[in-house]
Amino acid sequence: MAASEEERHLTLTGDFDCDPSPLSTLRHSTSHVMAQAVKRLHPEVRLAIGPAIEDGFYYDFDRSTPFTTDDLARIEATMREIAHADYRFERREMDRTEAIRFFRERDERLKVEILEGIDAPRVSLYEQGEFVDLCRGPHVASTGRVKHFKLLSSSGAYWRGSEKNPMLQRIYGTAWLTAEDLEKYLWRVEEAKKRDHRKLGRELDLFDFHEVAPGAPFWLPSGMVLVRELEKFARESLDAHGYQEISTPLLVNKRLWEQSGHWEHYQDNMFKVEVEGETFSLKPMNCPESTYVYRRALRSYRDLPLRLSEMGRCHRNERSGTLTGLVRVRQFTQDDAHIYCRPDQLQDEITALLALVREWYKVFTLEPSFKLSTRPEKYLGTREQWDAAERALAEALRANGLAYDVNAGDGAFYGPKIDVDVHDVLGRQWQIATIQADLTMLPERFQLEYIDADGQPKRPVAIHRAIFGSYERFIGILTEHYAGAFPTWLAPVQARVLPISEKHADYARTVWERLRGARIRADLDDRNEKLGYRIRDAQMRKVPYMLVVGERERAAGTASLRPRTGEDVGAVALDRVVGDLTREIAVRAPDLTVGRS
RNA sequence: GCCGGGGUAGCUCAGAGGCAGAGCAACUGAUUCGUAAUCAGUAGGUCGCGGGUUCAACUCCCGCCCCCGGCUCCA
Repeated sequence: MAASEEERHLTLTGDFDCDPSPLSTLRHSTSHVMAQAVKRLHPEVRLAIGPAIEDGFYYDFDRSTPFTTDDLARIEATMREIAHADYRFERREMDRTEAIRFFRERDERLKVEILEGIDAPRVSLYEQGEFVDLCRGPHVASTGRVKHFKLLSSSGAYWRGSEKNPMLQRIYGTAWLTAEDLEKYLWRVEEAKKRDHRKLGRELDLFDFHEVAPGAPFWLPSGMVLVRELEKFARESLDAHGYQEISTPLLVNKRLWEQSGHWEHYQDNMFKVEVEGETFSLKPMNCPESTYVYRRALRSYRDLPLRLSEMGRCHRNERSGTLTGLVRVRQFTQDDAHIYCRPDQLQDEITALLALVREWYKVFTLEPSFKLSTRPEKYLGTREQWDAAERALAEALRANGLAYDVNAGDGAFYGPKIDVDVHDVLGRQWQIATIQADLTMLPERFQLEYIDADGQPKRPVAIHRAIFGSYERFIGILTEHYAGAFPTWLAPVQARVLPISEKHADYARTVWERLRGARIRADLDDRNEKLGYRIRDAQMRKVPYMLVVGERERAAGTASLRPRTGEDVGAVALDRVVGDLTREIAVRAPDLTVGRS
């Protein structure tokens, strides 16, 4: 996989500083124009780097005070002047040593530091007007090409991405080839804000956060419906796929973490508890404990694969600044499983797992993308073990007909893995599922064995996997994916009965009871409000079906059906409403189907 | 954890040394309504928490907590 533009700037890999496509080039050039504007307005700032990124660009500046929104407005105005002046982007080459001298004279310390780290004898500079920057290009012809852009925000960012380094001031902006594209992007950002799961979670009464428990949600009745439906879905599927569910303790003596290696490597992220002079910790992962279940009996090669699933509630002490709604929490529940198998079973297990991942995501109309991460520099086990495992994972991906990227060297120290991402409406990429082959960690540290056909003890392979990732994050992503309008099987309220006036309350109640009798999550809105008001309310709560009942409906034994999609389906016989709804829920249909023939 | 911005009624937000505000929601009453907001009235507050300055602090100063945008880290 090609390195991102940001990567290239940070690591100086590749031939260019940005992807030579028109859009990346434009964004890269826009970042130079921004740096030029900043230097004009604030000559004292020193330049760091300014790459193109997804949806835009940024530039980092060394400056003691942060940029304010007023600063951004002035910078943007100056950028427009620079664009109007239409300076040519001129490329110039010089010897590295000469370039070091050049930037040293200008007191551009960070540029000098970059140059000192390069081993190329010659380097290139790009110049537009009075502005010069160390850069490998490419760039647009002149600043006049920079037209459709907007500065978005400023924030702190560490030099070279390491928190050991000083903090710089970063300005983010976006740039597009046409005005329409820019408009569309800004609209998308607005739309994403509307779908923010934190906002929808509050509006739809799904969950709450409170200062007394940062990073841990309070699930409200409506949100708990989502949790329960997802759990039910997962259990049904896992039961059918040969898993056995277990549950292991939350609070565990530190001895276990010393054995698993977490105490050495993960201690800072663990919540510790002193109990009668002994140290315990809330589990940050479920894997070490699942080995106790494995080791409980002497396992035969015939027992494998052993698939142990767990709704594992984990606690990780994430740094305070990183918490974000449901997608980054301190307490979460993984849909975890550990599969213990013989090395020769690895490929089939992974193949089946990938099929399961696709099957699950299809239900939610989520588009996954797959990444295979391979042997890192520091690894446990033998090369032969790794080669065989990587081959098994790659073959499994191929067997499922899946395209995938390779993240070379990005595997865990104990084995290669496949990560699955989805994109949310904000364009953010979330890692959801992970499938990790574990050749050594659990098997070696916990001395796992099975008795093979030849009567000899052998070491099994473990697979760690989660498909939703965590219920919390998954519900956060689903909320934004559906904009709160969950498919009927997930919807906290599936149908709402609306009597036209008090006169129809009795019939409305029988309709309501009929729905509830069929185990449909229905409610009755017989408040003393006009019908329009109550329809608006149900609409904003994103209730899939409204059943409006008045005199006509009572006489005919029907309900007027108004799906939240807004169309008027008209009067539908109650039997049919109940039948269609029950079916729609049972098959976990992605769309609303009731009353349509 | 770091940089910046915030925290005022259930929600969205105004107010910036001198009586705490609005809209929506809630509650009460009237209205009995046919597909996205009926009218009138009532009630609602430790202005995040703690300390300081002042005759007087929501407002100024210090510390802390939490939230938001990034950085770093990550399911």
